Amino acid sequence: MDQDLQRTVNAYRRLATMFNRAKTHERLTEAAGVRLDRPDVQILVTLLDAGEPRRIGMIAESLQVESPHVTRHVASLERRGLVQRVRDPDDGRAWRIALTEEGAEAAVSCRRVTTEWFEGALTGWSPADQAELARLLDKLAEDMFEHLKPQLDRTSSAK
Amino acid sequence: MDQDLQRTVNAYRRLATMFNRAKTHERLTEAAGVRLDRPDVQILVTLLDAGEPRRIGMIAESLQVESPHVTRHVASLERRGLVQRVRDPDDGRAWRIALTEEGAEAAVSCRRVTTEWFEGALTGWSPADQAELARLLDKLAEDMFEHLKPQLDRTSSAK
DNA sequence: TATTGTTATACTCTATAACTATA
DNA sequence: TATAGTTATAGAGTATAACAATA
Repeated sequence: MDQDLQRTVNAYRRLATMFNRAKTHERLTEAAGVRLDRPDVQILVTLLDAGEPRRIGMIAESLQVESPHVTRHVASLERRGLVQRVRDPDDGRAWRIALTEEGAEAAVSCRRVTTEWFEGALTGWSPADQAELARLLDKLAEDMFEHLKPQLDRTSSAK
Repeated sequence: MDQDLQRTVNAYRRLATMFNRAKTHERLTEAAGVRLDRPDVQILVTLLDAGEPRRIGMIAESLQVESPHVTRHVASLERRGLVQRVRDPDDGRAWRIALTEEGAEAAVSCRRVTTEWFEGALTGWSPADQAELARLLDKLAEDMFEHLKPQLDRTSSAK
């Protein structure tokens, strides 16, 4: 069959297996010096990447989970002072979730640890290969999203 | 900072988010024509990739989960006739888990769907880029494993 | 005594359904 | 009436602890 294709799929699977481990998440939070569960980290990093306050629904869409899940974790993060909620001035039903200073610090730490893991793995790679990886993985994510999109839409609209 | 590095990390995160969705798994099993939960699929495909019967412990290690988890799912797969257990001739404590014909068919279907998704996303890519992606992703998986390994060992031995 | 696996249990993650409030 | 979010509940996924059996 297609050798390259099979190699790509297998490589992806191996990466996913490594990163999905509970132990890996423990390692991440330990290195980052935070006590956060996985959804907490995802939410904080999403807000950090966005660079501005986000609504619950937008966060859920980014993470591709249902909104009650986000509601619960945001409530917990709020109690711990890592995010704060502000009424959306344009829509009284909606809130914006904003990182507090402490929340932003935690998010930065977590994001940095992940980045450092990749950096560590890529040590010794030629700059050309590093650039190629970035280009191709970015393209793959983009094209995979487009390819899977019709399916995603179909399941959503089937609700 | 390092533009390429950040792009790589973000692209990986987007891919992981897509594939971790429950809906994506539903789509996979529907397309494959099987009724299997996620761990079931992982176990069957692992056995298929291995090409020969495997012990519970080896499966757990491949998937990087704890063995009771594998025990439970293998028991269920066995009841459904997708795998069968054979005493390991070399070690009376151990079993080998083998795919039945039906189990192998299910595994092939599931693996094919995933492969087709990648194939679909890569449609329109030049053969050179496809080969480069395979080479670089494979190398990334390998190097990431080596990089994270000391940490993995540390947590394992800390048991 | 060390290793392989199982049973029992509990926790984490996430979905669905029913509801509230604002538009 | 449609939309944004919450509350309540349940189910999947996986870990830990205690145990059994064989080496």
